[in-house]
Formats: sequence, C-alpha cells, structure tokens
Amino acid sequence: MTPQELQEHQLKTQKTLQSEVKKNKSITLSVDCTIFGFDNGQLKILVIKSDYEAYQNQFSLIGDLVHPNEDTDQAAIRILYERTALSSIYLGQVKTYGKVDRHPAGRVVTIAYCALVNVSHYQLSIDANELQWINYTDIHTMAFDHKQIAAECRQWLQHTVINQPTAFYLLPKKFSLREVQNLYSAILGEDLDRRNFRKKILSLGFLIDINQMEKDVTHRPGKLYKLDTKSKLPLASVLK
Amino acid sequence: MTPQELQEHQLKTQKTLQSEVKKNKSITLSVDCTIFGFDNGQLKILVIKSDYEAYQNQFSLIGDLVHPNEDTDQAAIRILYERTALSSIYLGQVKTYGKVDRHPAGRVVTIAYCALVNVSHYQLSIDANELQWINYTDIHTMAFDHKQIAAECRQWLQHTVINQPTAFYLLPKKFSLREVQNLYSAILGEDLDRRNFRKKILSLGFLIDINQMEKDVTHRPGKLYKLDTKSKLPLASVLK
DNA sequence: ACAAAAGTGTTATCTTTACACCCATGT
DNA sequence: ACATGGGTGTAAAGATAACACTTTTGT
Repeated sequence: MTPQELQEHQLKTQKTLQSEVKKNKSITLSVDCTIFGFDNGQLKILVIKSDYEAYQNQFSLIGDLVHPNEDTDQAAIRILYERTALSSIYLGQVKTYGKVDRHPAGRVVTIAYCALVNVSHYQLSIDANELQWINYTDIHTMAFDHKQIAAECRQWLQHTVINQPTAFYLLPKKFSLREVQNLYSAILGEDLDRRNFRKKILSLGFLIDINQMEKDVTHRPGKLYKLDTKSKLPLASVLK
Repeated sequence: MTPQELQEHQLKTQKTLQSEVKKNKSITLSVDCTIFGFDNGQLKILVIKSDYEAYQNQFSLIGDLVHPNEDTDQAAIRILYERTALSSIYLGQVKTYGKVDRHPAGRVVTIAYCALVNVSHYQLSIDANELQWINYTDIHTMAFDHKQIAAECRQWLQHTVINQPTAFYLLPKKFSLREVQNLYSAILGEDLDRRNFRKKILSLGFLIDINQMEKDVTHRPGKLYKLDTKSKLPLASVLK
C-alpha cells in the first residue's frame, strides 16, 4: 500500500466505523494494538489523533474492526502492516476488553495486542497517516479505555522481556550493551546496576560479540553485539 | 435457578446456538470457561458432552454466547453461576481464540476464562446438566479447540498459583499442609520436597494455624490451617 | 584537561536445594 | 507390630545485590 492508499483506507475506516457498528445489532469485534518503539532512550508508543467528537484531541491506539473472514491474529498483523509496512515484528495478544459501554459508537469488544517494532526500520507514512510516536511516560489521557489498555500492555511487556529475549525487537540489529540496558531500564521503569546487568545478560548466552565498535559517539565506543539467531526467539506465537 | 430451569436453559442454548450463529452475518462472541476443581488428590475440570454431530461423545468446556448488553466478564460470571450456582469463585480471563474456522457453526470468537471452584461446596445440578468432573490428566481429545484452550488455562493456572495465593480457592476453608502440597503438586505437575514446601508456604505468611487437627485420617493427624483473610487475595479482577 | 561512558571482580546476603530421623495415630 | 504420613534442621550450592577504579575516545 502506498501512503495515499493507506490514508484513504484509514479515512474510510474511521468514518465508516461508527455506522458499521450502529447497524450491527449484535457485537462488533475490533483489534487495538499498543505499538511500542524505543528511540532516544525513551519507550514510545505509536498513536493517532482520535476523530471522535467525545475524544477530540486525544490520542488513541491503532486499531480496526476484525473482518468476518479473518483470523483475529491476522487482523492484528494486517493493522500493523497497514500502518507501519513492517511485517517482521513481535506481536502478542494481551487481553480482551468487553465492557458494554466502553465505546461510544455501540457494542464494540476489542482484543488488545502488543507489538514491538524497531523504530530505525520504521520510516514510513507517518505524516500521511497523522500517526505519531509519543513517550510512554508522557501519556496522561487517551480516548476510550485506551489508557488502561496501554498500561496493561506495558505490564505485559515487562513480564515478557524478563522471561524471554523479546526486547531486542525494539533495537537495531547491532547494538551496544548500554543500549540494551537503557531499553530494559525504560521498560521496567527502574535503574539497573551496570556491572550486574552486563554479567547477567551476557551469561544468558544469546548475545554474540560481532567484533565491531560503536561509531560517532562522543565518548569511548563500546562493543557491538547481535542476537544469536540460533537462540530461537519465540517469534510471536501469532506469527507462526 | 432451579436444576429444572437450568436444564431447560441449557437445552435451549445448545439447540439455538447453531441457528443464532448462522443468521448472524458478522462475528459471534462467546465465553468458554475452564473450571478447575481439586478432589481426591487430582486436578479436575468440569465438562459437558458436546451435542454437535461432528464432536459426538467428546467433551467440551462450559460456555455460552455473550449477550449484546452484557459485559464479557459478566457473561463469565453468569455462565459459572448457571452451572455451579457458586458465585464465590476465582475467575481470570486467559486468552481469546479467533481463528475463522474454529467453530463448525460459523464465525465464533471465544474468550477463554479460567475458574477455580471448591468442589466440596459444589454439589448442585450436575446430574440435571449432564456435567461431569474429569481428571485433567485423562483428557485426550475435546470438542472444537477446547483441548488447546484447557491446556492454556492450565498453564495460566500454573503461573497464577506461583505468584499469588489463588490455589486456595480449590480447597475447603480448613486444610492441612499435605493437602496444600498435593494441590500444588497436581497443578504444577511435579513432586515437591515436603520440608522445603512447608517452610516456603508458611514463610509467605498467609496461612493461619487454627489449632485444630485433621480427623478421620488413617495416620497421625496434621494441623489444620486457614487462609489469612487480611492477606487480601486479589479476588479476581473480574469480580471486583 | 576534561567529560562521558566502557570495561572489569569481589564480597556479603539471600534463596534454593538436598537430605533423614523420630513421632502420633489407626489397623 | 506395622503402616502411614506428621513434624522438624542443617549444610552446600547458586543467585542476587552492592559497590569503585582504570581506560578509551571526542571535544
């Protein structure tokens, strides 16, 4: 999809959602994705300005209705692809939100997914889509129940990264240990002891020293590492 | 609801589900509960014989459609109440299953919940409902994707009981440490060292020695304990 | 020279595991 | 008397946490 097509699609989707929901006498199902990125030492999420009157000027997560002939996991993959043109991402289902009054347009139950993308791979169509990255810590209010959803996705992310090497989806292919530590620190929301962190992360055995050094840093360059591809990341169950 | 009413409700539900789904052009939403119990040293789940031709003589989980004007959490509470007449149970949402072809009647997306009930409180309407408890380890096949759902609920249970004192919902109010250990052992699927287990569980500080002993056991009676009600169990987020 | 982060080990504390004997009750 | 599980402590191993100095690079 070109940026133009994306924009048209998006406008159509957002304009028609309300009427689609209203004419549906039963329950409408949607997917909302909390898309995390990491840039400049900050944990970010990708959001869009809501076009609902009731939520004017508030941000909402990236979502869409699930098509009747589409797996819900596939809907999450589609939504991400439409917005980021990335297909190599980590996707996990987090929780389903089903309160009767959670959506002003009618009865919409939404399945929340968490997505991890590498911001340096992601360059596309932000302007065309009016999407933007905001610091997770800068979120004060969001449209619908999206603040709660984002918060639970963040908790999910915290659990995930301490059990599996999934955080690396947020980093470029090559990275220094400092970047890894800053990332974990941002996700977990706490400072980490540098020596202990390095010992620990190296002892887990999935980082490979690629014999290169950082460049263009204003201090002593650190070694660069990559993730051991043999250490089979659990490439999102939903992407299997 | 009386057992008779329950039975009528159930028959109606099961007969009409197929047509309700078929006449719905969009997506139908259901809730399926994996209801765990603990009896005779065995981890059990409550199941019902499927009345779908394709799944004749196979067991299925207890579930129902979500009503259009009903929170999904409330639907889970309702389903449990209809089947067990218990409202003091632990309920947690586990995962949503949304494959297009997962249900023979059409497009049904189901939200899986895990429920923990105290079998000794539960006496009601099993015959009337054709419900039965089966050993978790005896499950070989189930209708639909229910075997997978039950397996993921079991994993969820394993994670839950090692992080929170939720397992006690499966026990009577008074219990011996042996019963607690057997329960954990059944849930986790591994043997546990008796001395270490006792030290650990007592050190967590939520068990209270009630100065009573077991009766009617064929060996030296053990002390009985109860759960400290001050240790605020996270009474299922969905039950708040 | 200075600022900034890289790189590196040791010690104390806590947690986990492994393991064996005597005791109380019912049959 | 015997069978069954109750009740108890200690030592070794492993994991975690706290902590400071020298080195390399860019400005």
